[in-house]
Amino acid sequence: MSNNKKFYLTTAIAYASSKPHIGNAYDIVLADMIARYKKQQGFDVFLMTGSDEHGQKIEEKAKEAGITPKEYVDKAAGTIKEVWESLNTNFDKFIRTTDADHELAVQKIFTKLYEQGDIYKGHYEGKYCVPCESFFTPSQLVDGKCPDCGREVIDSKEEAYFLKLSKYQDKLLEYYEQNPDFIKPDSRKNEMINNFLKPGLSDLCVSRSSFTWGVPVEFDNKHVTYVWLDALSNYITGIGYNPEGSTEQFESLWPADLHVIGKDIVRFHTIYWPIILMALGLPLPKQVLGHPWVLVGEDKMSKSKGNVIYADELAKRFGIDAVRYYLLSEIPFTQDGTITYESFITKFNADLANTLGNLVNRSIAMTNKYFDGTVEKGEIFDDFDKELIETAKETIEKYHNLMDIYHNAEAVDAVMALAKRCNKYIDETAPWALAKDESQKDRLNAVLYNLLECIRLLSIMLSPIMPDSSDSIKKQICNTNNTLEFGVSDSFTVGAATPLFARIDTEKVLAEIAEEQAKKQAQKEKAENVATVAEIGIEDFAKVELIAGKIIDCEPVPKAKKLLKLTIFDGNKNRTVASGIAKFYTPEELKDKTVILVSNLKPAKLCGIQSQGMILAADCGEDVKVIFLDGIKPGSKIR
RNA sequence: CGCGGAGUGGAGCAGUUGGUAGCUCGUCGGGCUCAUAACCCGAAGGUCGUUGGUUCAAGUCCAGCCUCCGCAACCA
Repeated sequence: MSNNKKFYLTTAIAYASSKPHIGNAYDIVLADMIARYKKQQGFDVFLMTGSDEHGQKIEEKAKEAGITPKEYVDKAAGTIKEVWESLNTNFDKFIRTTDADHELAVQKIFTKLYEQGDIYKGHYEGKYCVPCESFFTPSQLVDGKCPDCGREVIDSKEEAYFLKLSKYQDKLLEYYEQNPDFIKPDSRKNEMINNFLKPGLSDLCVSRSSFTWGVPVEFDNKHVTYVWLDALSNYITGIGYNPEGSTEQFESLWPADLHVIGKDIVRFHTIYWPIILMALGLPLPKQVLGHPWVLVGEDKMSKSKGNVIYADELAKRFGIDAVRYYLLSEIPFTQDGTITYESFITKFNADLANTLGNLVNRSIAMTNKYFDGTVEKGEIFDDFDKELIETAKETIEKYHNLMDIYHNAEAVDAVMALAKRCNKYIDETAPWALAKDESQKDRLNAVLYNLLECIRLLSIMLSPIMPDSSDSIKKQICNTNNTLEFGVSDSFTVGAATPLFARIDTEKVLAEIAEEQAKKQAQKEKAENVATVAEIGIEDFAKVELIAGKIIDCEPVPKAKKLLKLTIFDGNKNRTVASGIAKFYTPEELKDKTVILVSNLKPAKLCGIQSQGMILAADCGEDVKVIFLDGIKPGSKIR
């Protein structure tokens, strides 16, 4: 055991229902960078990540796949691990919520909280659809009926256990006040206080009896533990907590120094989690960092949009460090960041290939060319030297200040600014001119030493962000001195110069990617057509009545972004139809047009409008085109 | 008036406690040749969404308005 201070940090555990995309991976990359930085600072770091493997969704997905939930999550957890590892992240523990010791500890936690009165038995109230076995809130209902099957719902109560949040509310606010840095960024803290704490907390439902894939409640096996009590507890069970006796590891690591999570789950980590800990009588984590999201262009990544970018695939194409660099330098601290292939390549070429890679390459090449690879520490000759060294010193200071508060993107900017300063220094001192004058040999030696020393500093500062590239630089300059201070190297004997990052031919690579994506999309569509649309008989089709209808009137629906309210004459009478095409058509464009109407569709209420039927339109992905009929009499049947 | 976030040169962003508007990419012009068609210098380009207010002074504080983006409710 060393005497260093410990630093225990965690990521959110990934939900084991599908392969994590690059936005999910940002979590672990960020945490890994912090872990590496802290190690460099002399901390004994412990980084834990893992997977959240319970819940109804997983139970259903496993059923669809025809395997047991356990088989399903075994596979999913493996995938998550693979993706994490494909980004060169080093975690000390990967916890799975299906681990036996975790499950046991969760049971004990549940029991303890129940016995001391913080968890009580109550009822989860709502509208219940018996055939679907599902609860809905009144607002979820369609026309007062089940949104899934359209049948009647009944007022129902499901027995459930609740955690008393209100009891600890004031204590929590107090903790916020005493620990102003508990939630970062600050804006999220205000959100929590204004939206949740001030209005008052309602108790949290911590059990369910509607599905079985979860940790059973020890004393009442009709119930399984519901997500948050199970998932959040991983941060303590993973290092050996158990109410009936914890491990030494737990005693030495807890409280956590930092929870790295996405902004969407800040609420759970800054309200529910601290309250659970308070109820258990444990100290609270020191800080929660709620990072923003990684968007693709303007959009949130989602499978249905088909814009998902996977980290491991990106790493395979461009290199691990390039992906890490992009994520850690391009995503701002508070606002969502974006990723596109274009921006990725631009950043890669500008920063990694041109500024950094080329600097290392040219400096080493000159050292070999002019001094057979060896330069000694030299004197400081002029203002150029002084300025360079001064910049290096300032950069180190800035770097620490920014990294300490996890403003990594800004820290990277500062580091790159030093690399740019080095390139400028080469221009200012013009080593190739010095090389022509034998009397300038000492001067040339000093110039190259200064450059190599700065490059050494760059490699140290970049190592948490790009560990492999940092090692490669150190190897090329044959110097592994990790002291972050200018001038501590006595001399350099460099090796061969090998390019760190090969420039990317933007147009060529973008074309390749476009082609691959088109191929993938085509395959996917093919698969979907086969999988989702079963053949039907003519008698099935006959159940659908299609007729021509004339749009008499059309107006937007207030409060609804997508809906238009249409009044359609069906040859007989006028009927009201709501249609989600407001984004694609103005009311004027639709008026007096004849369209195809599904006339025997069961009426439904949308945004307060009783919709009697629907109109047909082609969904072209981005765009939607209503099918218009010319000169057809309203009421005509369409077959 | 559902909640929240944002509106800064062509694009993406910084702008801390109010005091002459910055960075990266792109564009144009120039320089250099050690290097990965790289690197360095210079230039053009902004009424800091809008209106009003506080102030000697506002991108920075206050109020109203407009627009965009998430979430929630609706794509029958």
